Parts: sequence; structure tokens; C-alpha cells
Amino acid sequence: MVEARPRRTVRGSHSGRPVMALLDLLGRRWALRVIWELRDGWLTSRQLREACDDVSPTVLQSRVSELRAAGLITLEHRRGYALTPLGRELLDQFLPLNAFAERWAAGTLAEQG
Amino acid sequence: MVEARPRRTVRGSHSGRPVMALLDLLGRRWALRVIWELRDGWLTSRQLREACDDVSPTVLQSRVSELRAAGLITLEHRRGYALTPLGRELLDQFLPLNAFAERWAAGTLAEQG
DNA sequence: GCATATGCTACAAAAATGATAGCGGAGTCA
DNA sequence: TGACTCCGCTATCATTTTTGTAGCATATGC
Repeated sequence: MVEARPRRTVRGSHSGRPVMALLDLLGRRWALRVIWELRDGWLTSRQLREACDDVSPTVLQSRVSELRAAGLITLEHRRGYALTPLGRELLDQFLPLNAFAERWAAGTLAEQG
Repeated sequence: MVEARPRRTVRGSHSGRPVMALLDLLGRRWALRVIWELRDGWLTSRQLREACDDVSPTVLQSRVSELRAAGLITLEHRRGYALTPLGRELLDQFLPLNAFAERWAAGTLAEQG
């Protein structure tokens, strides 16, 4: 009994709860990173690629397409990519993650030696 | 084209700033979801699996192993999995994401029809 | 024309994820 | 004891995603 999953916008989120869809969207490789790298302003596709450790353009295009469809980032001619107001709003929620990551790294690295 | 951004010398996902490593860890399938599903307390591996839309145990085991190694979740005999204080701290940063997701879904679904 | 930079695509290999079945161990209860 | 159940976890294999490299069509400036 495999119920037909409506893979409409985001895979594996048939629960109907938006946060699941969002979690799934952001739980794709380089998705969070792309949003993160756009925190300081506009980046062309190649600048964005370089910022993301030279991801392959294949994945980058997938991610930016999905994020654009999700209304989180935007693309303007001769300007490149940037966060939309909504995307900026999302990033603002992730910004404290930086401080957390520092503490987290300090803790885990101390444990692992 | 604009070049007004700080230099970025992060090479690998696990080198450089901790936030990159954290973003990489959380940017794996079901990682964010697993943390999310543990928000209300202990779950056995099978309960956790069921909560995550019946993920395959292969991926679930990968994620919980990684998250345990990262010190974000813990495993106790006959109790199952739960967030560590650090993991709880991380989740607390993600909780407002629920409200954001609602707004996000309302906006994007309206656009997509 | 030529050079450069843009967003983006093609293609095959590598890696991650998916689905299904099952393991050994430990409790529970007859 | 032995059957039963649930635990965390693994084996195997198919599918999907990601990666790496090369290149396209377009636009701009020399």
C-alpha cells in the first residue's frame, strides 16, 4: 500500500504542514549555503558558485531555481541573485546560527580531541 | 559587476568557519526533520522513523549517527532518541521557523495557484 | 571580428538516498 | 524453556541526486 505521494512543490512533504515542506526544501545540498552566501548582497551566478566552494553549476542551477520558485531569492538582469524580502526574513532567523555554530564547534571539537 | 564582499577562503565543507560545517550537516536529507520531530521528547528509532514519513532506516541511521557524533541528539537504552541540551538549543532557534513557514506557504502557494 | 562575462545546459561518473528484508539482543510472558 | 515483541541497526540493491567537466546562446565592450 504505497499511497501516491503528491510531489508537487517539495518532495516528501505530504503531511500538509508548511514547515515540513520548508524543512525539506532547505534540507537539500547547498540550499542553506546559497541563502547564507547571499547575506551581503547581490552575487552573479559565478560569484555565487565560487562562494559555494565551486559547486557544480548543475546543482547550483537546481537550487537557485527551486529557491526562486519558492520566492526566497530573485534574479535580475546584470545584477545577479539576491534574497527577496521573504528570503531576507528567513536568513535573519538563521543569522544567530553563526554564534551557535561557534559554540557547537567548540564543544564537539573538544570532545573529539 | 559588484565586488564589494568580504574574501571567502573556505575550501572544504569541513574546513573554515564552523557555520559552514553546521550548514553542511543540517543540509542533509532528513537532518533538520529529525531534530524537528524530537521537539516533544523521546522517540524510539521506529517512532522516529514513522514520524519522518517512514524514511528508510538506512538514511535514518546515517542521520542519527551523524547527529549523535555532532552532539546534537542522544540515545539511551530503552528510551530512544532525544535532543541534547545543545540540540535543544539549536531547535529553539528553529522554532520560529514554523510561523515563517506558514507565511511562506501562504505567499508561494498563492503565486503558484 | 574578437574577447569576455552572463545565466544556463549536456553528459557520464560518483555519491547519496530509497525501499525491502532481516539480523542479534533484550525484555515479557506462557 | 521457548515463543513473542520491540529495540537499534545492517545488507543488499534500485533509484535519485550530486559531482565534474565541458560547452552553449546571448549580451556587452574593444
